[in-house]
Amino acid sequence: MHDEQISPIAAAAGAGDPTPSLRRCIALLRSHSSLPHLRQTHAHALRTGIPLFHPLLAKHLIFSLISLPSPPLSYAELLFSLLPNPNIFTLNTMIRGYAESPHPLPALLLHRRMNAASLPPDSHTYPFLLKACARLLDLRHGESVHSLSVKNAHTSSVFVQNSLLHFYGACGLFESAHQVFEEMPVRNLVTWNSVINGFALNGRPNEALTLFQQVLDEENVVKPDGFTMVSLLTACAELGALALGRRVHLYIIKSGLYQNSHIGNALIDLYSKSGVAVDACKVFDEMPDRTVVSWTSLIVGLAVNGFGKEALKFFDEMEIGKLKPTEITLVGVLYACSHCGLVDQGFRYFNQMKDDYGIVPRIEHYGCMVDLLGRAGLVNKAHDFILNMPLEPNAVIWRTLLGACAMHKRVGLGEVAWSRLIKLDPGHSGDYVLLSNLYAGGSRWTEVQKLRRSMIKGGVKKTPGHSLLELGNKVYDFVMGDQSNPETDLIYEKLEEIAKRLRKEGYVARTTNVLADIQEEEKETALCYHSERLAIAFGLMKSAPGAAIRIVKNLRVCEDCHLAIKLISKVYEREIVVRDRSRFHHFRDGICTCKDYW
DNA sequence: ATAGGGTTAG
Repeated sequence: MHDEQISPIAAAAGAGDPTPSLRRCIALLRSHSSLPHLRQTHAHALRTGIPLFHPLLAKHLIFSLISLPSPPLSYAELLFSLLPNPNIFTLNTMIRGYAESPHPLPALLLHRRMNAASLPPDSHTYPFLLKACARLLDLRHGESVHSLSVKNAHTSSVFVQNSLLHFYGACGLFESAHQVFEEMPVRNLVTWNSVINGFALNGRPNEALTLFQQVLDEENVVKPDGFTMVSLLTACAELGALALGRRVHLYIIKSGLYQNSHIGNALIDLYSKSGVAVDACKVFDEMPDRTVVSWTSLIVGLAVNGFGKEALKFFDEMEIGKLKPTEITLVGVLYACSHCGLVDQGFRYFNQMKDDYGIVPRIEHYGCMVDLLGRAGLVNKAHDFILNMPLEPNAVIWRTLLGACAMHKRVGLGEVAWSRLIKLDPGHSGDYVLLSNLYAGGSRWTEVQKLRRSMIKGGVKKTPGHSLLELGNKVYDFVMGDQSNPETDLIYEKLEEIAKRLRKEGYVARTTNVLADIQEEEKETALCYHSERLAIAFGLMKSAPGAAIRIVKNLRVCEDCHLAIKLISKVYEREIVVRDRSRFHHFRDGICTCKDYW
């Protein structure tokens, strides 16, 4: 139909029937995959007398250009603008080009122009448009594309449905994604992967894993692949769901997918984020194809688990293997130095990174250096470093300094950092908590009260702390003061018992940090009900004696809980692994691997 | 011609 539309122009250009030379040019355009070749063919076509914007030539040339690995958009745009009546094929090609480019917005503008010209999309248009919407996180436009596809009765295509699924997942509307999924009569592998990934990306790992069980039930229809595995492993890693992750790992081995390097990287990440660095190393050793990402994941993983020196050893080995580190690798390296107090070595890496690896330090690297100095107690040096850095310090930089001040009880400098933070990122509840702890640590109760009032007045709400605990096949979520667990009464009884036994060991609650819990008035009770305590109590009740207890917490562990957990590990003879917001704590026999420094 | 993936300072 659209070819008919353009045929008058084609006829005017002398191309009602492609001439043999035009046909040869088109064949050449279709077979070549490099820009110079395409340019050459284009020039050749013009030399043999084919008009500059011959529609057939333009259509194939634009298609070939957009299909190049990094498409020369301006060249395609020029040709496109010369076409008086672009057909739907060429429009789709241009929309695809924009949708896949670093700046997808023009794809949506082109869609608006099509709307204005009452040119309806065909079933191929929607996936490109939805891809652009997904990448731009443009929910409104995406939803309008959805209703348009319904209106034009184009939703029966699996491609359109999968694109909708992916779009909703990418924009965080996993429920809408799931609804599209539920209504699909035919589902292929991409369908399953998109819906699983939609849940995995949006912090719903339990749903992702449930869906995986469903695919396995339908194994004869759809067989999960590497993409599925990476999504699942990512979901498990986020939860610290080690047992579930191990089951996925078994499936990977059984199904012969273990050679896939992306899966290997995801496994390294899973074991690192679950606090089993040994297994992360084992996966790394057994990987047939290690990429920079594999090395980087392992280095970061070792560093967060407190094995900074081992992390640096791997970095040296990587250099010997002539593998070029990325900027992320260097973040890992500096992170390792900072968590192990290796100040001088950290500075050596930092000062050499441009010369040795051609990597110009980014704000993240400067952040590591502030952390490195701050953790080591050199808070004034950290402040000087911030004042002299060539990049504009952001909120994270000042927050790092504030954290160091809280750690080393430096009220004056902490207030300097705070004054920057309320301008750069007002209303960040974590900053209030840090400053409050700093004041409380110095017994500055008036300031604490003032801060508390301004927090209430400004409507700043503390992020509720919650802890995850994996038992059997399930991951349990505990929130402070939570009563939703059917065994709440038993948990609270257990907490009583724990409190009694700890007191016998000479435990006294440290209530200085409790002021963070703005609404809670009874300090000591509040401490006992911190989410990690609930999770540990439940873990002690439900797991076999001597079994390790693993907790993942969304915030940092408070000083009092840290002390209590150390004692619990001793009294109950349990290894307790807590993944903090920023690092790992491995408690065993009354000691923590962070050396009380976090 | 049409859909999907991993590592990043606090």
